[in-house]
Amino acid sequence: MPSESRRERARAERRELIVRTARELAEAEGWEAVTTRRLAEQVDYSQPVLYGHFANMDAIAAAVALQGFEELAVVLREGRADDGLRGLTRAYLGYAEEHPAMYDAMFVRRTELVFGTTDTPAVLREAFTEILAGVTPYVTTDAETATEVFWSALHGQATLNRGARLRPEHRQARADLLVDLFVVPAVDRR
Amino acid sequence: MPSESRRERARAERRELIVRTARELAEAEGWEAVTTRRLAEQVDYSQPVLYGHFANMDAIAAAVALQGFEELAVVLREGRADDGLRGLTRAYLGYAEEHPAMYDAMFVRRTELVFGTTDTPAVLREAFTEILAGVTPYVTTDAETATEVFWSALHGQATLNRGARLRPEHRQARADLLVDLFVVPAVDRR
DNA sequence: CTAGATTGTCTAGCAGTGCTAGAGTTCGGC
DNA sequence: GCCGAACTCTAGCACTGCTAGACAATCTAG
Repeated sequence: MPSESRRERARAERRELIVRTARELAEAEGWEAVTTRRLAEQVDYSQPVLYGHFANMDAIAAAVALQGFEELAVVLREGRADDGLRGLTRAYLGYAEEHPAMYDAMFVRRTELVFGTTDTPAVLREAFTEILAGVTPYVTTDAETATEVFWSALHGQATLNRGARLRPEHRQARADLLVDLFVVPAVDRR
Repeated sequence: MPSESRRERARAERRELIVRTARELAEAEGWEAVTTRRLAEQVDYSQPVLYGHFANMDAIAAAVALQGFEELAVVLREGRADDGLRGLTRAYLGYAEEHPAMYDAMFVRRTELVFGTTDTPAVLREAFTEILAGVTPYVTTDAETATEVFWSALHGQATLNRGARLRPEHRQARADLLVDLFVVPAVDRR
């Protein structure tokens, strides 16, 4: 029956509208500004409509986060293709800086997104796989662990760069040094 | 006048009680459980009393965070005395794991504590100085930047260790590799 | 020892939050 | 045109941080 599929389509569109609007609000004013009331008003529906699509507010943020993982995977791939591990690093930290609200949704806000298990969303693994591919050439054994270390180091810089916790003028130097730790033998480091 | 100082003392004691209770609540049930009502009930005063001591809830969390920085500085010093950069790393990640609520207050929760500027609390610099002392022996130039990189890497591991975002069974291997990156020439790494 | 001013403390309430029950409306199929 | 299902809204609950204004305790001065 066609009416059924039209409804499905309308539902999917509205769901998309909610996610898009939540993202816009978060990127414009931060996640603390994304309340059910403001979001409902913005999409021109009442609050209960949100709950027809998502179990709760966190699920909406998780949907936005999923978009972020897709974008991050793309950005990392491009950065790596352009300039290997150094390009990947630049891409990661660049994305985190340009989209702090997205980065929050993905990594800082407590979320129900599972990471290490088998039912981890595929797109979430993709980003990790990109980092793995970037790190692998420079390690001899246990690339997985090395990748986790490198990613953690990236994540640390991404979060501490915020709020002037690290000297802003040395942002680039920190990124460079991190890459050097993996690609340049210690004896040759400047 | 003695009555004045007694009052001062009573005030200071009550302030201490508030901070201690907030910490206990946070460590037992997480910061989302630390509400003005619960905290007030726990210290057996009404909510407005809290505001006689602190401007808002965040200021209370900041006071707890300050305690955390003191403890972290001590722990880092001991760890470094015991086993250099490796001991310091173990101490840092150990503290973060054993006191997640404290670590949140110090580094994850948005706070008004200033970091990089001149009016940064002394105790906050101490912890950084410890890491600096641990890293310095292994770098030739720009120890400050190297310290920021190392600290960021520690912070990344500390936060991502939570919520099964990194494989729990490789926790130690990640810590070891991070230290190796600084102390062992790349060519000698396993 | 009492009167007055100063402190301290509490009750009650505001404006906001996430979330939901139940009423009301719109719509598709017959 | 009618009925039942799907949908959407209004109104409200229990909570949050925070505060104004009433009340009580305490100290100072005569």
